[in-house]
Amino acid sequence: MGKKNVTFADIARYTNFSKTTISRYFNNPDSLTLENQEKIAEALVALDYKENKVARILANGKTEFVGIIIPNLYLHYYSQMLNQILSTYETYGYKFLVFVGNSKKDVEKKYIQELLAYKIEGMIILSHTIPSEELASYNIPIVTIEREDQHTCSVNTDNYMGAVQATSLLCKNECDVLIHINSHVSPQVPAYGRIQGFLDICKERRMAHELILSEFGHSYQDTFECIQEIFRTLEEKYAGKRKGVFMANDTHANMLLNLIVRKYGRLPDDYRLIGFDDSPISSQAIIPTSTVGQQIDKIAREAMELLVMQMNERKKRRPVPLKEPVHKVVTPVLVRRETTS
Amino acid sequence: MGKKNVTFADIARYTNFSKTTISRYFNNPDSLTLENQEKIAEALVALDYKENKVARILANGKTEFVGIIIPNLYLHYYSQMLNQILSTYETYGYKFLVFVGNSKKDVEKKYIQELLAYKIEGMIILSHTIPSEELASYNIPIVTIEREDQHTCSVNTDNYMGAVQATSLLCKNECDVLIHINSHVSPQVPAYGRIQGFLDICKERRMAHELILSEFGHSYQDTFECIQEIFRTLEEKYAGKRKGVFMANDTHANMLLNLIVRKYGRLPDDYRLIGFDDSPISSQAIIPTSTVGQQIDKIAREAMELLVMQMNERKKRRPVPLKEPVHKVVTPVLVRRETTS
DNA sequence: TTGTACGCGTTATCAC
DNA sequence: GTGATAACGCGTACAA
Repeated sequence: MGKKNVTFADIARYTNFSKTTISRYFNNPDSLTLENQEKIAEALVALDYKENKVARILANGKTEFVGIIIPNLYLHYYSQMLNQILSTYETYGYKFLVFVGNSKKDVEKKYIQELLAYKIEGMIILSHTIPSEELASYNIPIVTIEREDQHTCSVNTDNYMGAVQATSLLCKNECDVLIHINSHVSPQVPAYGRIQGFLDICKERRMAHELILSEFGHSYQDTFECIQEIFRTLEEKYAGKRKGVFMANDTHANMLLNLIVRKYGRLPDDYRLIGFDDSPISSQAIIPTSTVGQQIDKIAREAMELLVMQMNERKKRRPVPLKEPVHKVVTPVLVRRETTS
Repeated sequence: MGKKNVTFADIARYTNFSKTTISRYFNNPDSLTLENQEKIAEALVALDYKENKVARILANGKTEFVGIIIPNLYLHYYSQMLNQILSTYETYGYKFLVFVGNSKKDVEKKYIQELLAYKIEGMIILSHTIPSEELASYNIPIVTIEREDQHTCSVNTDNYMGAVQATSLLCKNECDVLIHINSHVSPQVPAYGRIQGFLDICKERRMAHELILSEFGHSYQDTFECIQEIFRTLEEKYAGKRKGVFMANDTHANMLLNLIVRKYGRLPDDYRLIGFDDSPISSQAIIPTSTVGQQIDKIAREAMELLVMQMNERKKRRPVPLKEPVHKVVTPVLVRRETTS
């Protein structure tokens, strides 16, 4: 406000060049003589010029904006993913407009409209509410992460391999029975691989096993009570046997661990435990807990790479859209801690 | 690309109105007859118009962008704060450009330049690297959260009151000695109140007490070893006495709790423990831990309110800048769990 | 209630 | 190597 912004016109007047030359100073400085570059550089500081990228967007159409729709920032997994995505600014220079969807479909669609109004060049979708088919219909570069992805490019953790690693580790621990506790995930979403991987390895190794699928509710308390109930069942049903338990995530693993330790004062030898995600709780637990770590940094980088590729393609005079969505997969890493041997 | 965007000009041509009327349809629809509103509405769908807010920015100067510089998203406190700030979109409509500073001053200054180039209307700063005096010199609406804030508007937790509540609770628990463990925080930053509050209450109640200030290092392992060392000291020095320990944050509290429980199989009666932040770890700990909860939602709302106030003032014909920075304070709430009685 | 004409700050095109 | 001019899409006095 007050004093208006210094513009190329002002600099042009001050230096006796044209606006075009000033523009060139920024976008193609080599096309000016060194002498003239100097002159303009001086004028810039003299007039205290501040660049205006909004005007540039209007003129050349490149916003360098990427939209992000993320379900929440409460789960460490999501905040870490956001963190890693944001850090790619250093590599690609794209700025991020972030919306937290809270799993409300109509709200998320509204956010997408807003993003489109700002002429974002692409979108990264972590929320699950909008089907990939609908996402694809927006007809702008999109990458989804760890969700249903039939019609969009995506980057996912190899959940199946993660489960295979976890289950194999439990096998090596000479358990009498293997147990996987999860919720009713759809076969459409990548996380389903955790169940499939568990089952396949159990069958392959001919291990006694049980798959427990349950609704955990939405509050911490609900979930805790649910796991408490499961714990009771396990204690009864498999008393005296060594139980190898593969939990769907570290939060659940920690709840079970706490129940065990509060009952026995320690982790008895007839329990082996492994979680999923390598979230902070797994290392901060009363007994540092084995887990399957997602390579969040790598996933984020791959996602941006995939997105940038699409966005660059679009800028060509004759863009060739992808025939088929590209799906990338990142292998998780087994993190062995004290709840397995 | 391909087919160019539909603009007001196209709609005007299609409806036989002028561009101005189309513009008014969006910004002041009541000034059109209902009939004409209908006509334009139909044209919008017929032509599949998509609004372009970038052009609007250039025309009216209002970006509705707010910049955020946050130190990291690793700590739950920060990701939660970001979450709450982002949710104010529903109230104020401001979009957020988010940068993670990672405590690198020059990097953060670069981010701020980028934000300014996009003509953000204001900034929320959570990072600590840039002195408030320097921030103020950017001469744009700013609110800082929980950091040195001499020259900027700010919202902070009442750390002093939090410490008072925590320390008082330990007093009521009939402890023989009170201990506060913290790092060497500068008296400039709000968190210093935790130390001051502890000391004041101890003196007021004439309680035996000890203040332990230590460097905790930057890795989880370093911190853990540090707390392990402190634990050993406490065990020796105050053997047989009931120790009321007020930790600087929940992560540290959890480490100490784990050390105690791993040694004794439970929390012995001669320990009382309270943390700070009400982060997930405090409720997920082996023994749900008492803590002082920051009202993150409230802080975020107050911050945006303060920022919006400044941004609105700027839009007036004759803006009256604040004489003095406004500092708001949000009282934390005591969360009593099982590590205190 | 509606239209005209110009401005916002930059880039792109073409000419010199 | 440099300049004039027309976009980019919308808002806003001012006029009618």
